[in-house]
Amino acid sequence: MTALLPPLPEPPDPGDARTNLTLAATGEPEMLRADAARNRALLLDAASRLLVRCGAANLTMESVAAAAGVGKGTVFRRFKDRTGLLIALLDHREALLQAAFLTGPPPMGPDAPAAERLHAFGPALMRHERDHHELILASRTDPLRTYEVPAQRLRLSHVTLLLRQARAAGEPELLAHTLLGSIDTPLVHHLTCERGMDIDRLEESWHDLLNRYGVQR
Amino acid sequence: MTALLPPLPEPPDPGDARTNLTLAATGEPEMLRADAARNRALLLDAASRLLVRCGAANLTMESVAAAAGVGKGTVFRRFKDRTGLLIALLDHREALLQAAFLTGPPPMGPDAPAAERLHAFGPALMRHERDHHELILASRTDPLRTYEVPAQRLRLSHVTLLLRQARAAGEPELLAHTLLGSIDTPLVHHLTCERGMDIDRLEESWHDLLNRYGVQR
DNA sequence: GAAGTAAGCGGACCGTGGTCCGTTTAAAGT
DNA sequence: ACTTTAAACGGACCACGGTCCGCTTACTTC
Repeated sequence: MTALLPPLPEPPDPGDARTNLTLAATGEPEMLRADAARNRALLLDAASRLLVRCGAANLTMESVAAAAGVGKGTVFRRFKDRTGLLIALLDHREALLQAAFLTGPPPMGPDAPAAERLHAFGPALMRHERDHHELILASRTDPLRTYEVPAQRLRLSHVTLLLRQARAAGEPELLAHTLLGSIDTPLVHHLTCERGMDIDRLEESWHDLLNRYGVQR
Repeated sequence: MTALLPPLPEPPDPGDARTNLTLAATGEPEMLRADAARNRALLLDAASRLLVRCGAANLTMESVAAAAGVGKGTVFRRFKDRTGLLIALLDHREALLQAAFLTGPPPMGPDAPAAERLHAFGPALMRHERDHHELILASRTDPLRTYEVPAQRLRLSHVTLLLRQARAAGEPELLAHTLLGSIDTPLVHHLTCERGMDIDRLEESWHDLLNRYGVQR
């Protein structure tokens, strides 16, 4: 195994309350048969290694299967399609971010007032997305699929909840979409890399947007 | 050397809207050889017909080539790739919308005050995108490619210009991105079709967002 | 109108995503 | 232990996107 990034054990562990968070994040822990669970871990590990070696663009399903020592069909059955594999890889790397805003210390964690958490969330998300932008961009093939990604849904409901708690003006869910859209990975990447915009300007705009909806720090 | 291809650099976006607009709108009309121009028209026509008959998902490059009576290579040379073909089809259908906000009557056209044009633009864009959502969604494969699509660039610079004219608060270009993002096709489709949200709520949210940045009708 | 040339053409060819189906195997029942 | 059964496996197979390269053809020049 030798986890590169997260010390988080992958095995499906139903019933444990603490893993319910990851459960919400991963969507379907899906009691797997022993061999299936083992192969799933092997595949994610192999994909991670290939990813750093060859980049997302050269990550083929067959190479992942070969590197994990399983058949090609196994990869597809487990992850449905290439995008599914990339999303699984991403979800796996979100543990840190999720921990930060679900159980971490202020200003992001639950011990800070909602307004403060909101203001802190944007910049943190931008940093996180910058760190994983290659994988994120590669996983955005079907534009509608985004709304089904567990991590995205978690962020959305988190922001929506905070907006409601902070008594933000307007419809919380719509505003949450607007907020998250304003710092969506492709946009941020385009503005910073292609248009040379400073990332501080984007953070500023996040705070500005919150302020205009009555969410003062 | 006969410059055939695109003068796409266009890095800075100075004030001159009109020249950029036509340029951005047409993309690359670019003097083609007679046979090439004829084949381009044949291909777009064939693709259009296949689109209504079989849907975007079943539109294969080979079938388009066959329906137009040309070789497969010709399709790729003209449109670069499948996404390029879809974008070309889309651009072709944007003529009406563009005419409406570039040269049409108030409240969208140039004879209305900027604030009014902005308020009218959102709902009109949403209607347009709903009418062509299948093609739009199918063309969104590469998330960064969106920012290169002529029609998108045109919309962005149009909204940016209007925001500047209307003395909107904040950075015009960033706000333009946020505004357009809040009614982006995939989002609108998700909210209305999957979540059962009423489209009026979305229009309302567009007006609200404008108002909060000081753009009153 | 002949010659020269660069763009255009077509279809064989390749790699990869995705499916299918006969075989294997983990686990639950007896 | 033996049977049963549904899940998992693997790799042959297919379709489609995209490339390549030798041939053709529209324009230019003289």
